[in-house]
Amino acid sequence: MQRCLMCQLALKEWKPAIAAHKKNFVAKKNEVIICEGEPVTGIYFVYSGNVKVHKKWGDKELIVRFADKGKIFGHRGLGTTSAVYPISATALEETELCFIPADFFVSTLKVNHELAFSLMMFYADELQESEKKMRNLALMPVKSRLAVALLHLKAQFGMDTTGCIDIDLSRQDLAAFAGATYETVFRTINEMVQENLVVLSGKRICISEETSLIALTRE
Amino acid sequence: MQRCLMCQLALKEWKPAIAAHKKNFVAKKNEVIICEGEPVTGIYFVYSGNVKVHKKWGDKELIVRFADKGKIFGHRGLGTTSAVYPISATALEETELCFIPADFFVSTLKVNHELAFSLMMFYADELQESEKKMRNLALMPVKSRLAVALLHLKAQFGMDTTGCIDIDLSRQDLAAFAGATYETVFRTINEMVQENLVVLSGKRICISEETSLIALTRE
DNA sequence: CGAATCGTTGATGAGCTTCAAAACTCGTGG
DNA sequence: CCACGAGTTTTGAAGCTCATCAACGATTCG
Repeated sequence: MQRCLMCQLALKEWKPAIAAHKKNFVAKKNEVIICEGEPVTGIYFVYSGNVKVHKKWGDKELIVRFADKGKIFGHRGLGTTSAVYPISATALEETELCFIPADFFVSTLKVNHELAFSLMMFYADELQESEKKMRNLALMPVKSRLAVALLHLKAQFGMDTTGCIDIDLSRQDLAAFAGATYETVFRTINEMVQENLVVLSGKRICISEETSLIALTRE
Repeated sequence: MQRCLMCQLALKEWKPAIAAHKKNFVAKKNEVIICEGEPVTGIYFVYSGNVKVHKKWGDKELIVRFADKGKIFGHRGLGTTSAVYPISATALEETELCFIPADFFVSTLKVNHELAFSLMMFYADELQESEKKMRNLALMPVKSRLAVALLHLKAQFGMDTTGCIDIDLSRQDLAAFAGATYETVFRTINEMVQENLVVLSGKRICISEETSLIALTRE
């Protein structure tokens, strides 16, 4: 898995150096780890659990992505433009984290070129993802965006034993991830159930007609 | 200017090495330099002129950003995920370009750590921009997005002697940049003229009440 | 001087948000 | 164990923003 920078961190010889600076801790469910606009202090690694990375405008919210096991967040603060976090991060469940101070992380990057290169590739991938989502938000109807969201969730979190997407996400959060309102998402999912594209199992969602769902995301 | 990687390229000792691989050329107005979905061949630097970087969905188009003097494009193809360009690039005016093959550029990055680090920071900044725009597209009304677009254009291209934003952009392209339709942008600009936020001078746009325009982009 | 592209404007309605209000879940404490 | 309230899900209705369509004037360009 290319995006697992954790692995890099764990394997490198400078691991002992990190030990002196890193700080492990656990975030409870719904705990706010980063708040948009706060000064940047460092970067976070996720050992286990799940964190939503989101942005606000007024009282509306957009979930940019989810950071689960092996992912990092807070890394956008590293650029040259700003000294404040451009995003908020909130734990969706109990989450084990590792915090690394920004200055130490940056100086490490300057020494460990392999890590820096990996991080660069990681950024390149994220940028591509981000711009694709930009296009989706601007050009796609809600139904297609929802299809993209569901396929993305399935790819990231996999399926449980019943074939459902293995994540417990409130409809509120699903809506914020798809970039639509609560009610619209609700109705659109109902539509999808009518059309046998998905099946509901309690609150979980099972993709039954992946091909048709993918078709929604094309043209 | 942090984003001017060109400067880096020009100043480094490996410049002679580049000379053997790079290829300078000129793109005419409206010439398509990269087409979405084509296999990645390399990265482009802009010496002069202006290029729109855009994505399509069906017959709709979204302009992701503009690459003028000192900017690069085609760099998103470098990530690990894909071997095809995720964007199209089209010259908006006569543009002087420099092309560098991907394999050579990547191997250069592995040797020149300073450049790699700069590029990483560049990516970090772009990612932040991109996610902000994502939020804008998802949550803002058209009028606010248009305000953001105009302020962005002013920041990137500056003003001419009459105080207008120094770029000749068709309303079509302005609409594609703001993520709205032609007609809506037209009407919204009229609205802004009524409210004395902007003034039209021929086809160019002059921001007269920057503070009020910025206010539109908040909350 | 056509032909094509771009700018301007009005009418229409689909898609989506917003508001409002039940029905349902679930944890808390009496 | 049940009552309570807070949060979430479900549903209906109203309306607004914005895209779409259509038509015409203006401008560019070979």
